[in-house]
Amino acid sequence: MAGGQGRVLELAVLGSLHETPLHGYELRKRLNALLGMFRAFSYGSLYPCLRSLLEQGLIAEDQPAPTTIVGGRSKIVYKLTAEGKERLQDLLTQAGPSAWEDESFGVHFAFFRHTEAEVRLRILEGRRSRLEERLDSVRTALARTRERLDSYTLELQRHGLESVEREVRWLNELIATERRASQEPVRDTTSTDE
Amino acid sequence: MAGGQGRVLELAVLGSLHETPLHGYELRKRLNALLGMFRAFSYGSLYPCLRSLLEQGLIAEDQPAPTTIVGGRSKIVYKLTAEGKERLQDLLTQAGPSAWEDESFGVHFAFFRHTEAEVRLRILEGRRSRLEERLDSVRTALARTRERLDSYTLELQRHGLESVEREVRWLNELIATERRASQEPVRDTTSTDE
DNA sequence: CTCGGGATGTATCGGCTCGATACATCGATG
DNA sequence: CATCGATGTATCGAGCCGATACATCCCGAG
Repeated sequence: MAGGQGRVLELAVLGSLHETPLHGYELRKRLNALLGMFRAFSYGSLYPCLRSLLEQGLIAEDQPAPTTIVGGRSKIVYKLTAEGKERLQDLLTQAGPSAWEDESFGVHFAFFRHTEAEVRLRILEGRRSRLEERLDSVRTALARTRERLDSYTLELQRHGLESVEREVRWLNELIATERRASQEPVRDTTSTDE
Repeated sequence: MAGGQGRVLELAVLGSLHETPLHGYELRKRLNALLGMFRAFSYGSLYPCLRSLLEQGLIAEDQPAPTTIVGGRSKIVYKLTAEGKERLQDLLTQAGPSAWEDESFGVHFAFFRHTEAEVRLRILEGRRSRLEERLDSVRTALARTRERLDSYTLELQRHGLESVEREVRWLNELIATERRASQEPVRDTTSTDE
């Protein structure tokens, strides 16, 4: 209940609402357009999350003209409160395991624009070591396997390893870029080469 | 409760036990060595699953010498029953959405050795169209986005698309191989080319 | 003009799964 | 012989998803 541990949604919602106020349906569409390649958010978790955020006072309903509604339900547009912005900044500053696990890394990355350079770097490195850890454990488990594996299992292992190795390479490039950008933020055309 | 829908674990456990009897701890180790690149099974789902399978009579405890235990708990070794083997064959024959979703595809693939060629092909193709569907929806959503995206979001999209495209290519190769194998199971060296 | 289907929109429920945790045994190492 | 890490079984709270229900709006076919 202490909030913020596994709550990827909280960050995703707060981050999206930071750009512009939205209602549930569109919020989900944006989220799935942004992160659809990695995960799919469902209403079953989105609406409870919105309710919880409302209760915590981190978001508020934003209805300019309630008179327009005649009979049924109207759109409920949510916007970030001042406390919500604070909380968002808080979440964006946290660089812990909850930032670089599979489910949450994508969300954190998607809002890197609002994250400090130092935190970005720590999250990228955390993600990388998490993946290398996984590579290690699978590789040693594979090496310890005495019995020969069938070709399908082998192919699955190969593909899995390659995918993860590929992501590590991607992270390496990102980390290198971040380091370059932070070490030489202002670099004139004075030196054309070393 | 009707069982079998989201139950990836059921297939994973039954499939592992088909090779050799195992107890919970080692079962989890094997599973995570086999599929650790894609997902991580936890005790919180493994033990309830084992209990359920026991109640259904699909697995049974296999204790040759209970007298060896003195004080505490002993290892509980599970083995497949005849009904369990039937159920496993059943699960391996099913080629539905439950076979090619993210969480379950890896498990089904890992036991392709015991799966009929036709079912294998349908699962691979189902997985491929699932991924292409996702590519489409993300790409159109991306094209409809009027506002320019920041470089991080863009990079995330690029990496995500590339990863999925890569998996599609992998599936294409596997499907081609399957087709070749099923069309020409016995092919002599009579034709060196076309 | 009207009827129906598809997109828009809010909301909930059952059930699966995970992370954390508790507890107990055993072998090795200091 | 004590303690530490691996082995081993087990549960609980809480998060999250898929399916579903229900209501509105708009647009094109008949």
